[in-house]
Amino acid sequence: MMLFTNTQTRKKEKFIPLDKQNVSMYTCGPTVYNFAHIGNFRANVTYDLVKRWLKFRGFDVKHVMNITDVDDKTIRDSITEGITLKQLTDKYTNAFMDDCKTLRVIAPDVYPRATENIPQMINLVSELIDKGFAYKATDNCVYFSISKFKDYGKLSHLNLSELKQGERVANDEYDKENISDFALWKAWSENDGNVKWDSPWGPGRPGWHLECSVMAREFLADTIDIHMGGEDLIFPHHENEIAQSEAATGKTFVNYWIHNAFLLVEGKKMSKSLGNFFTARDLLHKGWTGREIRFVLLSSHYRQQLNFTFDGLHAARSALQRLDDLREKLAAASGEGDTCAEITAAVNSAKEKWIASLDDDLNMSPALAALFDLVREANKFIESGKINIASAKLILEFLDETDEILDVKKDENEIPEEIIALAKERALVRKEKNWSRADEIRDILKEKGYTVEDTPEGPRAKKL
RNA sequence: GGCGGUGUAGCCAAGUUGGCCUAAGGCGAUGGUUUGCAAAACCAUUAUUCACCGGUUCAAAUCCGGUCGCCGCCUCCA
Repeated sequence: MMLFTNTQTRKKEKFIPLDKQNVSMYTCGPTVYNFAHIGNFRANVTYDLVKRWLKFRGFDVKHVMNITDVDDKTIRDSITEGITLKQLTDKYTNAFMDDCKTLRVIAPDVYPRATENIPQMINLVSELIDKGFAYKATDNCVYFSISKFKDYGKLSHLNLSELKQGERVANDEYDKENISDFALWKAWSENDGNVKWDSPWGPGRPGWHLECSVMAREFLADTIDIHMGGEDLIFPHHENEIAQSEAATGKTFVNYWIHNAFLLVEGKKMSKSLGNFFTARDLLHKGWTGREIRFVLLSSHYRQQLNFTFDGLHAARSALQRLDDLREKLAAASGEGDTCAEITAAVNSAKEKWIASLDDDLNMSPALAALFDLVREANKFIESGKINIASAKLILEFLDETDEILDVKKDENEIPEEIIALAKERALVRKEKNWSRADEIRDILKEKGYTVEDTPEGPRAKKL
């Protein structure tokens, strides 16, 4: 039985999909006007975690994630850079997908772009006008009238009459009937350059909230199982999605709303002025690897604010190193025979705790505790000579099982011939007890970025 | 002001429907075993205590009351 915390009820709920086998999942994707930052990737890694766990538990998941490729910022930057909107958004869409690959995030099944679904968006706006939920204002924009939708606020639990209104909103949008009405269709203005589509209400472009309602309906269904996003999207974005979708269909839009908490960097909200703003690329350039970043993002609970630090990255590096080392030792195990009962019991107990923890709203800390408890025990078994091929295989299978979720296994690191040759030479001179030459070779290897460990099975070169 | 989260060891972080908590796990640190020296690994130590004050109880990190701190949303934002 799986539990998820549903933002709408604010409770952990048993997960029961509409269909026994197939789960529909929609996640809010990036606005592609720049490289995505590490906070964006926390969200994406969380989506990935949920999806992987659902799959591990036997569900088939259809995952849709939109690409917002038209909004104020994309238009503004394409004009500034003197390129077309499409040139700009293609560039950053590709960059985003590359970064996802680096962080080992499984790509969604469908990646619809907003600009490729304009007709469907126009249809939804028409439908909302016909049903009396939307109106065209004197500024030629179409707004959703929240006073017509009685459930408005049910997700964020905000009472609109108590909202402290931002001054900017009050000044800008004086054509709306109600200050909190939001745009479904934005009329073209000079700032938009040549970015516009024809519509029954004149040239313009869709509002941001609209695209998710349309794409979820278009590529999944009127009612979907899971919708995810960062907690900052709860209001107004997700609230508005509910209003649009449910006003149009008369059906529940989403059964389980799952939101990940914000990410801080070195204790502060990321901002360029504080110098703590990092894209995934920035971290890669500093020498961190995708799996290390992924592990940091994954290793604390998704609903808990995460403080991203370089200490944390170091800790991740060491922890992963430990997993790598255990794998290598297990792979080198020898000895025939069956697995011993003690090892079987340890593996089973770890597996049980692993599954129970992740089933409980993806509680990663105790799940990792189970994994690392087993690592320690496995090392003890190796140390005491209790390991044979069969039991090593049993442990490795469990490690692989956890890696279906974590996906932090080391890349096959092809050690260059040169390094292997040096390591072999060192093994030879060590037999001759030529320690000075052995140390010299170790220094040479270190300069080339490798370290060598002397194990009973022979030397082992590792990339530093 | 409204809504929500949070405060556990040097750092990160579970536990918060009260008692297997004499408080998981990771990183770091110190000592030991091992090693030609290392590395890795193992062993031991590293919170008499869970922001603070008071209360309930046979029993509280966990419940109740109060105080203080930090963070997010209410405006584009993962």
